[in-house]
Amino acid sequence: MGFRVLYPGSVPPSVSASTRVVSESSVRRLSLYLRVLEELAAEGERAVSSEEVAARAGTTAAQVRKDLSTFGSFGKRGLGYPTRELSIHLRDILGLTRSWKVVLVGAGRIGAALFEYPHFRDRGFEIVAVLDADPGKVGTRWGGRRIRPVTELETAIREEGAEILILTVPAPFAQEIAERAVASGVRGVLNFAPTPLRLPAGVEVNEVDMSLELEALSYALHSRRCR
Amino acid sequence: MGFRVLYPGSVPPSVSASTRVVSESSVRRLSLYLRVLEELAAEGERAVSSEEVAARAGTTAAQVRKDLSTFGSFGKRGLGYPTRELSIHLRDILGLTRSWKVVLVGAGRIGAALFEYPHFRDRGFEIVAVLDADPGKVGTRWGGRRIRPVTELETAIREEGAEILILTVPAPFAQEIAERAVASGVRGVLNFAPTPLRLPAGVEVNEVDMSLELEALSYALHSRRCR
DNA sequence: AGCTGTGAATATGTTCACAGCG
DNA sequence: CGCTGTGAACATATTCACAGCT
Repeated sequence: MGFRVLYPGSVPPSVSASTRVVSESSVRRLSLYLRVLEELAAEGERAVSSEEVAARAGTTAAQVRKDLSTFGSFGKRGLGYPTRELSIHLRDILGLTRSWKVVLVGAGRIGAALFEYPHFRDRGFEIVAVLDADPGKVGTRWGGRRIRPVTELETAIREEGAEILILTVPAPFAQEIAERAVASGVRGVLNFAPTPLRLPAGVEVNEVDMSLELEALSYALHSRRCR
Repeated sequence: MGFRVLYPGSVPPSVSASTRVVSESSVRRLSLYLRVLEELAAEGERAVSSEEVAARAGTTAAQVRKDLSTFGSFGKRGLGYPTRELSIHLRDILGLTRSWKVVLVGAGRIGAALFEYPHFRDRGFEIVAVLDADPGKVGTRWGGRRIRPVTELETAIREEGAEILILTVPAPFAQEIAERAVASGVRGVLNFAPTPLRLPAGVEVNEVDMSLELEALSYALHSRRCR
């Protein structure tokens, strides 16, 4: 299933307010392109070809052009894409010009790793509350932020106006917490619990399932015994 | 791109030693089905329909049957699939009947979280060495396992016969370490560094890019402002 | 009657190839 | 002349729908 899109600011191609479907894989590639462009900008490149972006992002030039063309015409024929300008467009498209308030539930090891993950803050994701069910953890501090009891989930979300939930709790608790969060205003969930969430349509859920990734590796290595 | 497959043990449909392409998403779903089946087995269910599996795995009954049918006929018409038996088949297909030796490079927070992640060990992934470049970390112990200097990467992989690398180092170091690991015998990489790896064909790489996931959320929420 | 296994139909995603602008 | 932007061709993945066991 893909995302619905309202063309962002610049150059809405012909049909105004039209919605087109953009695949999730395309969106992920756009994030990658953004990273690549920032790298290139840092290296002082003022313009860049789809070829070059593709090489760094691990895809093809045609794919890069297709992905970008969904949102407008950002390049100049014969010249390529203006590095800095295109990153701005991409940030815009991805909704990274604003900051996002995030509530983190689950103050275990994974939660701790994510709390400290520098790339989140760099991109405007601000963890405004950390909650846990374990009374032994509640009240302790992570970098000056007090861990709150998960009973305060609704309060915390409303107080802070958080729209994103990061879930790093054991699988059996994930569904219930996600439902409560959504009822309190959360519209997007990044789920690290190894279980799929069933949430109302309109709530965006991304699963990050590390066991699944390892098992996919296992499958690949196992089935290739032959070659 | 999909995985090549040598039909595992049971019921190789007609063409023997034939290779068929199985999509990555299908493999991931198989992992999910396995989890679901184990859950159902624990609840005492002896047989289960594709419908039931689908509901718990968040997909459709047709999808479940298609995914399974790639590897054989495990069900009985009118009855469904035998719960325990099918899990065994799935473990077999996914290569989870053996254990896998894993080297972890990067003893930061993410590395620590993964080191402790119980589901890895449960599935037969054994972390046989932890390495880091930081002299301050080298020599300290994680649960009785000494953190080794990353200079010992080649030695560690060969000594232990590790085939899988989990990479949790900063992006600029990822490519070089991955290359060295592959040169020393690693065939599969689970990459948490936020940069795509370019490795020789035949080496399986799975990227887990948490920023990308959050940015995809951001995109979805941002573009839906309209609704 | 119930539920699987699977071709055929559909939908989605990627690559090709080239017209057209800078 | 180079490189983008894009329809058209191709490839892949999902869903449908039903024949065929149990």
